[in-house]
Amino acid sequence: MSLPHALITALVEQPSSGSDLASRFDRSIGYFWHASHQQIYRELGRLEEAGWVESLPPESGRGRKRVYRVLPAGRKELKRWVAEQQDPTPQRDAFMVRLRAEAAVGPTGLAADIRRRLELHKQKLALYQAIEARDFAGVEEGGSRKQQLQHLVLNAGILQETQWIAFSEKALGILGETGDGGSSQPQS
Amino acid sequence: MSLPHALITALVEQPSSGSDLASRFDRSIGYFWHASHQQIYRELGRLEEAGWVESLPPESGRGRKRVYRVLPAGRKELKRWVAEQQDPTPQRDAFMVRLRAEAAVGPTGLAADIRRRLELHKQKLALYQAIEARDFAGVEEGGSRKQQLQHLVLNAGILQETQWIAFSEKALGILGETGDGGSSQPQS
DNA sequence: GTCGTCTTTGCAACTGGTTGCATAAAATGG
DNA sequence: CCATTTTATGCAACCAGTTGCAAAGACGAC
Repeated sequence: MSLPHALITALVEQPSSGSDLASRFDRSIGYFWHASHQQIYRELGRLEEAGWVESLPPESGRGRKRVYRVLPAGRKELKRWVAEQQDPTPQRDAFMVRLRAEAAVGPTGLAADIRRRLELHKQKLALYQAIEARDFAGVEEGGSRKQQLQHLVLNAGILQETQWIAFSEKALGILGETGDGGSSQPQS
Repeated sequence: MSLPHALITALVEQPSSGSDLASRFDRSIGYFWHASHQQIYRELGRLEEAGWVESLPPESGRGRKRVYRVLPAGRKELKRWVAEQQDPTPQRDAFMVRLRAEAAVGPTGLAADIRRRLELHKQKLALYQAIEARDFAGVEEGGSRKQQLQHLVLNAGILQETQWIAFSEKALGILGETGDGGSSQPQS
């Protein structure tokens, strides 16, 4: 379970309100750990109760920004968690299940959805590459430890999307051959 | 949500009892969709109630194998689900969060755990490669549509583990440089 | 200024997955 | 053949994440 620590990380980088975090989670951190705004608000409450963050409460109730910042105890907890022994999460990839199912009971109309997803992955790849160009332009191997780690994480995303694209195209090749996808003309 | 369809797929390939499925999910299908035995038993009950599978009930209560097989309605549902439009699942990768946290509050003792995980990934890669050698020895590009799809899925696993290994090693390189990991001697 | 709309916060109900335990039949072994 | 262990099934309680909705303040239009 990583949401609390993802939030603390985001708050270390920049103290924020719940809604700020929610929009930041739609970018950067959220590319690797998605969270809805309800999750964020609930978790911020828990973090505050645990004494890991504090909020500068605006007087009175709702509708008003409540900015959170990390306390020393929170920073310490984050360091503890980072170094902790954690197993790789067990895989759960619905797309692979679909391919196995297609192998078992196909052919089906799978190819159409693969083409659609292929476009989504291409878009995401382009987005990551734009971020790379913007934030890590001349850096290459040179930057600080911090920069290198951030670049590494972004590169993992780029590599992953690249693989999805290659994988989808390969799948389309196999599915197309037996006439289900129907996009490529039969070889003459 | 893919568990029911993963189960139907497994049962199409081979009618089984709950415990059979549980052990099969520790191999093959489970490499891409993990499920505990409790999940499996609960879900089998739902599938039967939905009329997608039937069981040959052994007389009397517990402790006895109850073999399930897929009904035509279940097969039809599986085909429908395979072709259905499904978005890629939002990412949730605790390891990337850890690296970002390390970038924010590091250095920590992260490197030790990366080394441990590196070994796990190497083991899994070796396992996948053994399966490939056993099941897809001389096949290459030749096999049936079904074989090609199964090989493709396995190859995705191989590629993913390969990437984890490369990624872990790169991370160790960055972490080691600033003296936290301490495994590599400083360049003279 | 007050009426609608947007933003920010939040509750409640639900679903999928996890953990710990329980119970009955079958296998094992003196 | 009785005791012990293992296998197969299952319940209950819990936790993380999702979905739908609501209420309070901010903001802009007139």
